[in-house]
Amino acid sequence: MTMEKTFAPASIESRIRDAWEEAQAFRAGRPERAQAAPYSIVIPPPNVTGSLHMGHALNNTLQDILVRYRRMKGDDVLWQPGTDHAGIATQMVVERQLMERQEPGRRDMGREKFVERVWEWKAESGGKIVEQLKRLGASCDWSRERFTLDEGLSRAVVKVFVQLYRDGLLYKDKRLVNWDPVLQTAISDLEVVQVECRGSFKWSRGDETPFDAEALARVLSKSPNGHLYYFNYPLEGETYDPDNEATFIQVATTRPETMLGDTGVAVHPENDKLKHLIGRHVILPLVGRPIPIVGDEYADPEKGTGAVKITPAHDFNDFEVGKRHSLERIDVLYADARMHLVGNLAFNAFIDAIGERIIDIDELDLREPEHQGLNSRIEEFDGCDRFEARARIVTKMKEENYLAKIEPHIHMVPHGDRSGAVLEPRLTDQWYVDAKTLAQPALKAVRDGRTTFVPKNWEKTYFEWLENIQPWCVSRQLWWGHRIPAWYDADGNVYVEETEEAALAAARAKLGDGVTLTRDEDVLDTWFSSALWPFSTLGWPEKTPELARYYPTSALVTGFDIIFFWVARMMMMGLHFMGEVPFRDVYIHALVRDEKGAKMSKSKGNVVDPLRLIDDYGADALRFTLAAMAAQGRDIKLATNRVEGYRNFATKLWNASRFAEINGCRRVENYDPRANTITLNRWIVGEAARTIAEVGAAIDAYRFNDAANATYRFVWNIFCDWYLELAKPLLQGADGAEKDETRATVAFALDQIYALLHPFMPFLTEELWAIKGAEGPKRESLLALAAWPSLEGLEDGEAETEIGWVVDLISEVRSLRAEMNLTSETELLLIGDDDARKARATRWDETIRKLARLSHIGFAEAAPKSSAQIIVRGGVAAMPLEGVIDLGAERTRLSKEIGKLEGEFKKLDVKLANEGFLAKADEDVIEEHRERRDETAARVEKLNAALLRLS
RNA sequence: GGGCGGUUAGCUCAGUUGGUAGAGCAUCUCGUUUACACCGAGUGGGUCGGCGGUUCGAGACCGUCACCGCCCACCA
Repeated sequence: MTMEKTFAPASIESRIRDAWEEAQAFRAGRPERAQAAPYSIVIPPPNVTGSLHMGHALNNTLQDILVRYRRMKGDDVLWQPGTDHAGIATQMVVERQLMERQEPGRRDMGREKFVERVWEWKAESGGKIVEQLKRLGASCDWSRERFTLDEGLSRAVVKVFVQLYRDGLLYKDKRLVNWDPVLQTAISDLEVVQVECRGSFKWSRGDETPFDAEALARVLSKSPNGHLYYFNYPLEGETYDPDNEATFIQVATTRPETMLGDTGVAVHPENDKLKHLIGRHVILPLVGRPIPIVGDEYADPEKGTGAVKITPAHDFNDFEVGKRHSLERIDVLYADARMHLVGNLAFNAFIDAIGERIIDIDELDLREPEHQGLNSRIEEFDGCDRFEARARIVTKMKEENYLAKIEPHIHMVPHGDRSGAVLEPRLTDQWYVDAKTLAQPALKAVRDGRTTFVPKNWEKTYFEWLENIQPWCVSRQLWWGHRIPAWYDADGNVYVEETEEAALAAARAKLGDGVTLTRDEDVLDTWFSSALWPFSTLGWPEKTPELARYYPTSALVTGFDIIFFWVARMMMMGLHFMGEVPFRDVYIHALVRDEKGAKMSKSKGNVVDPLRLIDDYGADALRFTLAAMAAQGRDIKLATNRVEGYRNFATKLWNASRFAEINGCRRVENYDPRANTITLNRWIVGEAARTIAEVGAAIDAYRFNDAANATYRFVWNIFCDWYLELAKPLLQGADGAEKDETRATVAFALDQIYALLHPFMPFLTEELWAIKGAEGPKRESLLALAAWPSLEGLEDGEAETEIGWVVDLISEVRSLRAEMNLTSETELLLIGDDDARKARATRWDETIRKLARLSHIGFAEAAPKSSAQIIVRGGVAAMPLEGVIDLGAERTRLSKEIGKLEGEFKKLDVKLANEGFLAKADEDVIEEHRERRDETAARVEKLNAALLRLS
């Protein structure tokens, strides 16, 4: 079999993938590993309808490195794959599709039909991401693939919901939630992003400039923007006069449209300027209702005007203030972000009449004449968009003389992370998980070290969040997801059961046979099912053997952006339902950014497609790049020239393998590296031993970049650059025992390299493993299942002394030649060497001459006049230059080097004269300094001697 | 407002208990000696963001300032 001249990843990758699949190489619980230690990782499930992006590529490359490494170490490995139904994201995609194809929308279609439609979409595109992961080389046990909406996982979700409900850790509550008016659903705190907004409109009552209502409307139609609006609220019992401060109280707000729902004004109880007003009322402009001025510490005298309007139904803080003072809660906004006011009965509002008792406003008859009177004044706003309403209300306030000024104002406005819409705090019934209670064991587990974060500093972030955790809103007004297992009877009693039958039975037991139930319309937050992933994928609630064997999992590999969304919640659920942490280690990796460090995003157009890189450079090159750049705690700025560089690395190894083939370096049955007699061969085995230990230790410590770089260095800078070059004379020389040993060693070293590199470059190495397996002893398995190399105890100091000298000598001569601009072959004399050194030089004569381009290597007691001298590992070598080169250049070179060394010497000498250093530094450190100083001195001396001989 | 991270060669970044500042890419010079031009050999280039402190010794530890990035937060 002759190898192609260059390595073409595209032509082998799919073939290798098939080979792995056919051998079921990634199956967990292989019979021959029944006694082996289990090692398990659950994949962060990608969105089932998603596509592989650079973050996935990094995340899964790192997991694959761990998993392949452990598999080679002999562990019984499970890498559990699967996908997530991704409620909101997937539903949005399908809805957009319907719109693009001008088909009926979701609501017209109806729930059943729509959900069916999403399943169709899932069937159509659901296999894509898995296929892409396979292209990357992910060695998951694909036979165990799971989906969060699978029957089994859905059963786990229902079971957990019911159990939490019974444990009192999950409940329904009516409170303010973050409402996404575009998606028409509640979302959790985590799905809220704060966006800085600034406005540009400026007006003041005292100004000359007239109020331009159209300009304001124009500015406000372009969200986002931020202004502070100052309103005068007239005091009850006074005749309002905007020029007389005693007749009103001024408030500032960023959300003027909510003023219709104001039910109070708060001032700080110790605000000397305003506290005398506490207890009085203001007449709410436009609406005309009297509302109280209350004293509350929330009103910061330093902020705004010191008086703050209170809209309990539209602001989280105001909600709390309203509760403290029993203020009404009037909701003026409708779910679709259109204004609906008190006059319209189709709204969602209620009044907290006395203390805790909540009365639904529907119970009040707002058609009473008094209400009608109020409403008629403001119903002109009914049904208009909230931002339009903002402009119109401000304008109206101006017309009625209540507007004092408008200032541009920078502030943070909450937006939905998915829809990008400005959120509305809204009063609704939702299901909440008591996260605070569940968080306590999750905190303790990390504090106790049962789960460890790598890098450690993420633990602080984790603690910070869990310590301040709020109830987790888990219900979503969506259709794609796990429907909440709660049923209601006609009286509104709730039955939380695993099945409808059970709910019905419970209802009948309570109310008799005639009862009918309706199921809760909502589905659960996607992250609810994700939180169960480490045990639901293993078969829970059944007591499966997999659950017993692979839980807790060994490691979790994920990005820092989902520590809260996912990691913390898995910890909570895992500890509550399994009584044990879901994973031992959590490796947190960074973000992949573009070359300039910007976050990759579709809108910026700077997204690098990993599949494109795989097409262009091969999966191995991409994987190696990501691993080599994955230093802990650092974002990865991905430059394609790095990928190119590592593609070259793959080609380099390919060609080294080809060189071996050409030179007949076949693997030999029962080859024993310990039996090597040739120094060079002992040397490369020793270097391999060192590298293997280094790489293993680095992977164990999740130091992927160290592992990758150590491998790279060994393959290219040691094996290719030196070992193969030094071995050439042997390989291309006469047949015999030496040649045989060298050939066998080359083959052996290559096998070590393939194994060492396999976790990083699985395709290339598997292919080379197969090619090399075609001759010589039969391979026992695919490389993926082969043993991780171990050459413990084979480091060879003696060999290093000899080969290291050869390497240094050649390097020094080359350097000297380049500097002297010597193109022709020259002679080299080794000065004053003993017999052993001479013998060594003789042994390597041919090689050194060839690699350093020397015509002859001789020996002399002293360097001849007019020669350049170099110092190699304490010995001196001289290159006669008489008539060859301008001696001035050599003088300059020597002087420069002497200068450098003298500086170094001086520094060391001063340090060694320092009493403190001698007294306090470690003995071996001092010794090392002494050696270095003496060595430097010797070099200086020799170079000075050389300089003298030149003159 | 709180927290975290960053600032090291032209660029992108390593630098694990403090003890001789490194790599890749790019630059420049030389080289087609049959594994590889996706190559080989060599070269230049850094007061490790500023200041102060601890120490015999600081890129690393402490304090402080500056700039950059991210996360969290209810501030009218």
